Amino acid sequence: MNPEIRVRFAPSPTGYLHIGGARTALFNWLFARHHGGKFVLRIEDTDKTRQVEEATAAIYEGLRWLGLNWDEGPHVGGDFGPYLQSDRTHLYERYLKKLQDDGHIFEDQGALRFRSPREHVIVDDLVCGRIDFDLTNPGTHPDMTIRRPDGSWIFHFVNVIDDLEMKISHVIRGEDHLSNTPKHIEIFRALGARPPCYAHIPLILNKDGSKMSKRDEGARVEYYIKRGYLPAAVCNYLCLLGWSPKDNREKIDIDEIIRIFDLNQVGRSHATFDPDKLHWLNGEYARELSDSEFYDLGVAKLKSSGVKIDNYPEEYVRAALQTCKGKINTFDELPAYCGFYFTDDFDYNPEGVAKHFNTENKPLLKAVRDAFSALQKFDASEIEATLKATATNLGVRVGQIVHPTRLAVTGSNVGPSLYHLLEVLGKEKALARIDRAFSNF
RNA sequence: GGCGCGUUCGUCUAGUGGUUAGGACACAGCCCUCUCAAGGCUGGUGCACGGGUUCGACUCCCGUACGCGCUGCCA
Repeated sequence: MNPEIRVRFAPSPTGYLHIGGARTALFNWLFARHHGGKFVLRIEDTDKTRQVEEATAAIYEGLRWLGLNWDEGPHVGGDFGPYLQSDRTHLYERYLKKLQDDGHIFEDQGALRFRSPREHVIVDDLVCGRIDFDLTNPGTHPDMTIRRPDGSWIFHFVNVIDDLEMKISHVIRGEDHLSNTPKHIEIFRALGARPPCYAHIPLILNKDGSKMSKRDEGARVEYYIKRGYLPAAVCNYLCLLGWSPKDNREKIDIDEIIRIFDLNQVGRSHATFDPDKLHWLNGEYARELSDSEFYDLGVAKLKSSGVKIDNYPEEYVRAALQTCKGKINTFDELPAYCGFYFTDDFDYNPEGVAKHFNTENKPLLKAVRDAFSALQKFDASEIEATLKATATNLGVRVGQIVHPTRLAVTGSNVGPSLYHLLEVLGKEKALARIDRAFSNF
């Protein structure tokens, strides 16, 4: 559609992918995909990091997990590489020379500074609108350093050179860079180049209004990977932070977002990250998973959290997980939810015991046991019919026998459908667990 | 301190001069129901404040407050 559109995500190798960075990457990616342009990944390791590969691994992993594939960058190459700043020093030297020749640079105790033209700089931001920065006062806007005495480069300079060299058409980045933009424009102009278009997107804040920092739980994409979130849900949620389809939709497929996304729907005010809403949205996506997707994800989570499922036939595990589908929002909740399928040695919920394992209920549970033992076919519909008939015979509501039974066979007050869970467990195990429960009355 | 940006329910947001200020999450209640979810219904809470402009301001202008960002030889 428009190959001239080139955007980039330019993280520094910190060892993790920040959720705010992921959102910035996402908006860049959406913009590129919407316009049929290119999404470039560039690592800003201004040569102070040796182990770039290790430190960038989490960034690559996070982006891939979110599905934000880059058209140019590390691993995939491209016509404007290399894509690691530490490999681009020759370029910076060349541009520095040019600036020096034109008298824009002066030395200050060994460091090199860019001499500001001392003018007003207008930033026409695609999100923030037109902003007039007055840079005429050296006292408030000192000349920026672009290279340290040890020869290493400062962000402002290399960032501009790379955007220029890589033919970046739109710089979409966090609002924390808004005040830096006029300085960047000054360098572009000193080089005789036209600056790219800018779009500064609002920051993501914590509950308490502070900037989300790496120390905050949930500030890293890694956290959501580990906790069993679905990438599609996280992406969708991130889109809703600072961007709106303006038609009250919340759950929107990424393809649809690509179709309708544009910078003019991006808001200007900061957004607070709301884990509850993400949790809800993840549940929406989890409920739509196919049976086999749910099974694969469920098995992975059970294994990684130490639930021993290897001793059970695949069909048993499959049936067990099937009873959990639609019930959980994140896979993190799964082990606690269905662990009873995979061990006979579970504790009973104390509140449940107090409420349901009492002398009044004991004969009721006994009746259930007898009714079950008489069953030839131990499937959900038979079990349901039996429980209902038993309740009728005893003159109680079915709930009154369901609760003690559930507690007896799962140890919990909540869980999958009792009828279906009993079918999966099987008659033998169900009877044994009921028998075991009697000693707790 | 200076400069910049922002401010609609607790949170994410719709809204661009006249709306009963809409939706979603969360919360509460009810329905459904074998529990929990899901689903359905109902409810409460919001335009930061003060001046203007206007017949009329959440919407426009100015100021104040508060928040955030930049102000590095961090990115």
